Amino acid sequence: MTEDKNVESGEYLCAHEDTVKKVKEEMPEDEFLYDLAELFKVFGDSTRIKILYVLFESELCVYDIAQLLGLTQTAVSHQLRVLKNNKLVRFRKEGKIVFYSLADDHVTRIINQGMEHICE
Amino acid sequence: MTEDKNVESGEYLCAHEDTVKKVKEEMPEDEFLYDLAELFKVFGDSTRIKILYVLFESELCVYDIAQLLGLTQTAVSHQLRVLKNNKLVRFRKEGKIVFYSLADDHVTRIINQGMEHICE
DNA sequence: GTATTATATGAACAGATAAACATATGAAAG
DNA sequence: CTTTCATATGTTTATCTGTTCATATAATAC
Repeated sequence: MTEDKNVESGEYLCAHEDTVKKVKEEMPEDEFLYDLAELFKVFGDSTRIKILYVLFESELCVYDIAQLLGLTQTAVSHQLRVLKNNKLVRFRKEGKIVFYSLADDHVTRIINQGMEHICE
Repeated sequence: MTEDKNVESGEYLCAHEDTVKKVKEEMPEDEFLYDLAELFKVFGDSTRIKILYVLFESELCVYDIAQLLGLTQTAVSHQLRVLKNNKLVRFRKEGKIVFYSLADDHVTRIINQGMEHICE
């Protein structure tokens, strides 16, 4: 410890000064990192992951999603709202039936990256 | 509703029978989806995202991570354990100092995919 | 040995969150 | 207009999770 001194703030750090400078420069805004965490938080629930997964194949209505996953309609509806707010799914109304589908292929890519990490 | 009948379970579903069959076939084990959610849950916290982010540039010791992010040593240590348990970071001991670094480039890829989704 | 430094760990508390239940909206059918 | 069906929403509750505080380990210096 106290191997190097960060002149700017007066803090003593173990890392070299230019390393510290680089890290600080590359660091995005706090708000951005918060949003990023929020996004991953949406994927961080098995119910929502399951919902996204059944939508891989095709669009489905709320009732079918609930039936396929053995969940209550209310639970699915609540989670679909979270997914919708985060632009991970979109919907299409046909009378009283609402069909949900994946918003874009980012969803697939993010999940695939996650799967690759697990399968090692 | 009740447009189609799922013969197997006797449930009435809106989607066509072969769609339902496909969805069910493609569906991974519950345990796998649970693990996947667990992984994303790790990314779903701004403190952990910040820690991963400062490690993008270079390996850092616990104290420096805490200083750079304005966090307590304890909080960082706790979160590093979570990251370590999920194989997102690895560490190297040098005397009493422990240097942490990103485990592999999956971390970078997953975060980048997330960033792409936000930046639209 | 004791003191100090770096990190880890355990327990407790506060805030977040997913599910369940009841209820509301909104569209079609009668 | 009333009923029924599909979905949405508000509220409560139980559980989970991140932080803090106190303490433990583990290595170095004295």
